[in-house]
This record gives sequence, structure tokens and C-alpha cells, in this order.
Amino acid sequence: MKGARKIKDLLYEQVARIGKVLSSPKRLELIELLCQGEKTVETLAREASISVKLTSAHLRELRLASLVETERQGKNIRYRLADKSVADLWVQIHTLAEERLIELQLALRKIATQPDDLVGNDRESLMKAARKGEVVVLDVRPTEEYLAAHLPFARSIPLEELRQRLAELPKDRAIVAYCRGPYCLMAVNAVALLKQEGYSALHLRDGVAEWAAASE
Amino acid sequence: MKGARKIKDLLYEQVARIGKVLSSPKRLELIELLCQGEKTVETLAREASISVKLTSAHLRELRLASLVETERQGKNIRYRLADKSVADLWVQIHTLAEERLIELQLALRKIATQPDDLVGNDRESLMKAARKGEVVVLDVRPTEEYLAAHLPFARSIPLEELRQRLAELPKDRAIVAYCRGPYCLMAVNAVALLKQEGYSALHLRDGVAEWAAASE
DNA sequence: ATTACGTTCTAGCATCCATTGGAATGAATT
DNA sequence: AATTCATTCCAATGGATGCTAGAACGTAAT
Repeated sequence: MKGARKIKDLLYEQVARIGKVLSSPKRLELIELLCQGEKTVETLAREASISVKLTSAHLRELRLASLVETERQGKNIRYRLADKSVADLWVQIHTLAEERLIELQLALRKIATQPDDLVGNDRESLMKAARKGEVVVLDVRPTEEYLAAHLPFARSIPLEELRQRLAELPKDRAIVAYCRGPYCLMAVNAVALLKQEGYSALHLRDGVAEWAAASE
Repeated sequence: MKGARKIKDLLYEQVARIGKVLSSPKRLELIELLCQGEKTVETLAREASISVKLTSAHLRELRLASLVETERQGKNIRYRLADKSVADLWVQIHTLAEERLIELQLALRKIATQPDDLVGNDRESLMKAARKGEVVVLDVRPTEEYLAAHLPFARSIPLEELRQRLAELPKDRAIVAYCRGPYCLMAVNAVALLKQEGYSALHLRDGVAEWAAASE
């Protein structure tokens, strides 16, 4: 019985390794980016606004905790989440943070579109409308991310191309834009642009990870 | 657009607050203990094998992250999880750790009962058997924890009293013992004792938190 | 009043972490 | 051979964290 403490300490210490990995904002951002699909270090560094070297160091931590895997592809090294459960954990932890942390709620309110423009509570009815063609679900992420995974019935127009490709969208139906998730600003910007141009646009906070985690 | 980075940094930083809280083994242990029900600081300190003062400091961190709540009750202050989602997060993070970390798998194998003695994959059939009375589901945690919550059809015999109360258990049926979860050694000890005394005993790794998280 | 329970403050110690920079190395493409 | 992508090593900085300890303080039961 005397060794019980030692064993327990060992067990909790191992779980805490996962917690440690989740304790860095930059690593969380990298995880969220990897939820969108495989990416190279360069891409991750650019999209997370940090140096390649620091990105490499953070990815190393993620790799040591077996949360991500790597694969060489020509000159590049591609990173991906080791398992869907990692994406689920990201969704769960950021959802819990949004529920519990008032500071986060306030910060999110600042970037939010008008509350009226939010879609979210009823995934099923959204899908039903999308299936019937009553709404257009619009994926404004970069094309590669759309190709890696996207919501059912979603069309792809990357935010960068949106202004030139407005003609592809109907003005007589609601357009529901989404991006990487609630901390990504692309959909917010897309909605702002669309409304300004006379479209009826709504904002879906979910990304593919949130959507997948909810449909289980 | 220039301020986008700042906003994002702020958002991920908030989520990282939750990660930070989960990065300490002792805090994880406290969370697991609180999954068993409300507890006083003294109790938590004793059961986590740390000083009251350090316990207080860790609980403070948990409180600042809104993961736990307190309530004064006479001389004592009782802590409880702020929400069921905190218990769910604990289950998810330790489950993911068990999936991804080989070191944790190895450590768990050391304390495991014989693999034959493990129950787990099929909660439904276990419950069906328990309902029919074909097996006895035995909760070996302290009485207060049993009273706070327990598995369906479970009987309570705290590990400390088990040896004296063996007569209450049938020898012609399987006894499935559980405790606080996979990192708690009480059920392992109970199974060892029961088998030694001629009972057919099995070990259920789940605790009430794991069970609740799975039935959603 | 005394006691028990718990928090807070101060202080100190050791440790780890994030970040940056420079330099070197490896692996694969061109 | 030169270039690109990525990791690694070294070093240094600043800051945060875990733990311990002593003392003071607040709250409520007895």
C-alpha cells in the first residue's frame, strides 16, 4: 500500500502532460489549424503568425505528447492530428472555456456579428434547408482546407476571392458563412462584406471540428 | 484587420487558462476527487496526500478558472465542480491520455488486475445483468461518495469495511467492483481481497464520471 | 474565550517555459 | 552544387509555477 502514492503520482503526471500541451495559446491555435487538415510547418507558422522555429518547437511538444503525426512529402513535412479525438478535445476545451470564462465571453462578443446574424442552435434544420437549397452554406476557408473536409452541401469561396466572385451567389436566398471555428474571423468578415453588397448573410460559428464533434 | 492578431491572441489565451489548470497533476487529482461529489478542503487534502495550504492554493486556481464553486457549511467550506461539463472534460482528457501516451498505458498495466477480470466494453449488458440480479455491482468508495452518486443498481460497501462485511455478498454470483475511476486503486484491492476469499470478482474501471460521460 | 477550518500574505527556492537569435545540420528538390 | 524546408544545438532572457514555511486573519461552531 505504501507505493500507492507513487503510482498515482505517476498516473496523474502523465495526464498532466496533455494538460501542459494545452496550456499554451500558440499550441492551441496550431491544434485548431490542424483541425482544418494537414499542413506544412511553413503554412502553420504563417497562419499562426509566429516564426518557423518557434512553430517547430511547439509542434515538437505536440509530437512528444502524441497528439500530432508527421509525414515527409517532398521538401515539406506535413503535420496532422494523430486522431479525431484530439479535435474533439479541442472542441470540448474551447466550448467549456466559453461556458465558464466570462472574460472569453466578453472578448467573443466584441468580434461577433450582430446576434441576429448568428446561426447555431439547430444543426438539423440548417441541414434540411441546405439540402432543399433554401440556404447556401458557404465555406470561406482556403481551398485546401475545404478539400480536406467541409460541411455537407457547403460551397467553397475563399474569403480572398469572395469580392470578385460575388456573382456566383444568389441574392434571393440566405447565405450561411462559416470558417475554422469561433476564433477565426474569416466568416465574420465574409458576412460583413456580403451584407454590405446586399446579400442576406448569416454567420455560423462552427467549423468542421465543432460540427463533427456534435454529430456523434 | 491589423488588430485581428491581438484579438486572436486574447481568445486563445483565455482557452489556455483552462489548459494551464489541467497541467498540474495535483489539480487533476482534485478534479477527479470532486467528480465523486462535494468535499471539504481537509478531505481533499487528505485524499490527495498534500498539505491543506497547497490544496487551498490549487483550489484557488480552479476557482479562478470557474471550474469549481464553494459553499460555506458550518466550519467547513465545501468545494464542488461548477458544472457537469468539467467532469466530462476530465473524462475526455484522461481517456485521450490513455489512448495516446504509451507511458500511461504501461503504468496502468502494472496496477491492472488480470485482464480477464476487467469489465468495460459493454455497459448495456452489464446493466442488464445487474438489473436481473445476475451480478452484484459493488461500490467500494466511502459512503458519502456513494450517497452523492453511484451507478445504477450498485450496492455500497466501502473498501475499509469490506473484510468484515464479506458475508453480505453472495458467492454464487459475479461481483463487479468499481471506485473513483481508473486511477483509483480501491476497486483493484477489493477485487484482490474478494478473489482471495473465494468470490468471483471482476473490476470495472469506470467511475461515476466515466459512466455519466458515456451515457449521453 | 477557545477551537477548528480555511485563506491570505510574505518570502524563498528550484524548476520549467516561451521566446529570440545565431549557427550548424539533415533531407529532398532543382 | 545550390536551394528550400525543417530540425537541432547553444545560449540568454524574463516570467511563471510548484512547493514549503511562518505568521496573521476571518469565520463559525463550541
